[in-house]
Amino acid sequence: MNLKTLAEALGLSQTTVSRALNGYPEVSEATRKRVEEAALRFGYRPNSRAKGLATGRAMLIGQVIPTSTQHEMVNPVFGDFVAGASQNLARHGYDMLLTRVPGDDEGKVYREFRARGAVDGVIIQAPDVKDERIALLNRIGLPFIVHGRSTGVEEPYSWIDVNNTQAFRRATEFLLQLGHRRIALINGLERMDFAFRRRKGYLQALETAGIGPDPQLMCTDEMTEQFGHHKTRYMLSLDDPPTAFLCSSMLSAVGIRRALQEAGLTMGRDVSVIIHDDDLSYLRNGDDIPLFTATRSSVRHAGELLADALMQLINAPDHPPITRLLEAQLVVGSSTGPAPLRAARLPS
Amino acid sequence: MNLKTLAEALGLSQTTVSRALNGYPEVSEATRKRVEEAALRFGYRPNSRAKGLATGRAMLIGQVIPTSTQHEMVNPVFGDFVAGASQNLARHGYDMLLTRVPGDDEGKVYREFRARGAVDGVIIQAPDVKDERIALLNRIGLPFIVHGRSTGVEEPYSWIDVNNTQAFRRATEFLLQLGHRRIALINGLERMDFAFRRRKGYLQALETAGIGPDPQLMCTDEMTEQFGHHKTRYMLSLDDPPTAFLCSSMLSAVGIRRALQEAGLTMGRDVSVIIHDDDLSYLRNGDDIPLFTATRSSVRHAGELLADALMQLINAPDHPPITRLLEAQLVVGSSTGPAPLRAARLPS
DNA sequence: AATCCGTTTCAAAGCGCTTTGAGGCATGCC
DNA sequence: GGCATGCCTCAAAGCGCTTTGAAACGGATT
Repeated sequence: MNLKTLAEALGLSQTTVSRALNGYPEVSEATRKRVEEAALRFGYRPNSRAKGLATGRAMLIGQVIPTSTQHEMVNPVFGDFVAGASQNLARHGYDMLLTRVPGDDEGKVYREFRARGAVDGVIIQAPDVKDERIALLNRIGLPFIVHGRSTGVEEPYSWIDVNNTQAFRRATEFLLQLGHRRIALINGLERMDFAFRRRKGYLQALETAGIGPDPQLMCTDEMTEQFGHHKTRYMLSLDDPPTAFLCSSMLSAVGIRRALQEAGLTMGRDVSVIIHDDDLSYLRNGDDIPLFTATRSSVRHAGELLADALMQLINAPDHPPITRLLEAQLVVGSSTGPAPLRAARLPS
Repeated sequence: MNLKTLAEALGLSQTTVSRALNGYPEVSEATRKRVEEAALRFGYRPNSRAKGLATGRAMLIGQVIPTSTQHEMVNPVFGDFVAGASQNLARHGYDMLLTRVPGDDEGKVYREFRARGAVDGVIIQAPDVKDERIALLNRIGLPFIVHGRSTGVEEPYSWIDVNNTQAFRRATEFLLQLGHRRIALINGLERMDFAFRRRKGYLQALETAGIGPDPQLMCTDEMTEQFGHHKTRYMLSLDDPPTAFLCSSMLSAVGIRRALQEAGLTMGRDVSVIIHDDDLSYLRNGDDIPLFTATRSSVRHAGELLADALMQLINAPDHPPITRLLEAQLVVGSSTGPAPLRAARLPS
C-alpha cells in the first residue's frame, strides 16, 4: 500500500492525502479524518526512503559503537546511554543508526555518513583529551554533539559532560577529611578526556592538602573487574600501601572488593573506597543505602539530554553550540570511613 | 556531489557511472578506473535513501532495544551482542537501526518497519516461552531471526540459541557429583525462554538424581547484583540451607559472592557457585583461571552468527529457516568444591 | 558494400514521497 | 452580473539513484 493506491482508493489526489496525513492546514477536517481513517485501515505508512528522499532527511542519528581501541571491548555504559538517547530521539520520530568501524578509521565513517546523507546527525562518545573527530565533523558540517568534552580542542562544539574534575576533587577531599593520606587512583584510560579530568581533580585536592602525588598509587587502564582486582592486590603489597581507593568505575570496584575480601580486609573500616557511579540499570549501587560511597551521575539521563540537544541543533541549523555541565552527586555509602591508624598491608 | 554532477564532470551518462561504480560488466576497465578515481577525488558516495528507493532495500537491520519490561532495565548483554552483530552486518554493507518502544507494543514497531520499509530484517532478542512476535513477523513477512527460541511456538522460524537445558543439566550434575544435594537456582525471569529452559535442565538433573525440587531454593527475577545478594542471604537463613548455587548471570553471582563474604563464608569451600557466563567484554570471568565455574557461551559470537544467518535469509527470500543450537562449555573455576559435611547457615 | 555482432554508452522510466504553482468552487461584496 | 476572497484540491516537478531497452560504434564476416 503506497500513497498512490491510497489516494486512488479514496478518490483523492496524492497531494491531498499527503497533506492530510502531515497535518497541513489546507485540508478540511472532514477530509483529514477520512484520510487518516483509511490510512489506519489499510495500514498505510509512508515509505521511509521515499519520504527521506523527498524531504532530504534521514530521520536517523548515527552512532559508532564505542569499543575501547586497545582491546575489542564494548563500553559498559553503552546500553544505558543508548536507551536514554533513543527514548528521546523517538519522541521526535528519530531512530538510531549504529555502525561498527572496521579498522580504526572512525573519521571515514563520518565522511561517509555525510556524503551518503545516511544520518542527520551523530553523537560522539568517549572523546579523547584532544579528539580529532570534532574538527572533522565541524569541517564537513555534520551536526553532532559530544558526550563529554575534549580539553585540547579550541574550536566551538556542542557537548554535555559531567563535571569530572569537580567530582573527583570532592571525592578526594572527602577522603582527606576522613584522615586518609595515601589515596590510590584506579582510573580509566587517561587518553580519554573524562579520565584525564578525574585525575586532575584528584591531583588538585591532593595539592591543596599539601600532599605530593605518588605515581605508585595511580594507575590507568580499561575499567574491568580484573583491573581493579590486580591493582588493589598490588598496591596493598606496597611498603606504604594506600588506605583509600578512588575508582572510576563500579565494575573495577567490584574487583577492588574482591581483592579486599581475599586479603581479609573490611571495606569502609580497613580500607575506604569511593567510586564513580554511572547508575547503570543492571549495576545499581545498592538500593536505599549505597554500597559504595560514590560520585553519581546517570549516563542514561545524559543520553536523554544529548538526544534533545541534538534535535535542537538539527532543527535549527544555525543554532549556536549547546554546552551543558552536569554536576555529579556525592552520595555516601558504607565503603568509606576514617583512616585506620595503621594501614593494612599485604605481604608482597 | 551527486551522480548527475559526477557524470557531467566525467562527460559520461549517469547510467555508465552508476554501472562502473556498482561493478557491472558492461563497462570497460578503462572507463571504470576513470570513474572510480573521480568518485574518490570528489568524495562521491551514492545517497543512501535514493539508492534505497531505487533498489527497494534499506540496508538496515532493525532491533528493538531489549528492556526488561518489569523495570526500565537495559539488558546487560545488549552491548556485546550488538557489537558482534553489527561487525558482521557491516561486512555486507548493512547497519543496525535501533529503536525504543514507547509503551509495550513491540508488535507495532515491526508492523511499522514493514509498512515503511524502514529495515530489511530484524533480530529478536530474549524471546518469551511463547513469544507472539514470531507469529507476527511470519505473518507480515519481515525477514527475522531469533536470538534464543520460543518453546511454545509451533510454526517454523529461524533461530540461534544456546543449549540452555543441557548447560544447566550438566552444571547441576556437576554439583551433584560433588555431593551437593541442596542446590539453589537463582534464575532470570522465567517467562523468558532461556530461563525456562535453564530451570528445566536443573530440574531434570535433580529428578534423575532422585531429588525432589524445593520451591524455597528456586527464585526468578531480573538478574541484578542485588537480586543475587538478597536471595543468597535469604536462602542461607533457611532451616535447611543450600550448599550450592546455580546462577543465571555473572552479575547476580557478584551479589552472591558479596552475601557469602558478609556471612564470612568462602566460595568453593563452604558454598559452591556455578554461573552462566555470557563472556561479556567488561565482565570477564577471570583471566586464565575462571573465577566462577561456569557454563560459558559468548553472546558476542552469537551476535556474529545471527547477523550472518540473517544476511542469508534476506539475500535468498525463499531460504528455509536457519536454526542452530550452540553448546555451552562447562569451565571449572574455583567457585565449586565438594559439599561440606554440614551446611553453612545464617541466623534468620 | 552490406550485414552482423559484441562492446560500450545513453536517454528515459520508475522507485514513493513532498511541495510548488495553479485551478475550481462557493461565498460575499460592490 | 462581475469580481475578489477563502477554502479546498489537483497535476506535475523534483529528490538521487538503478535499470530497461535502445542506439552508436568499431571490427569482423559475408
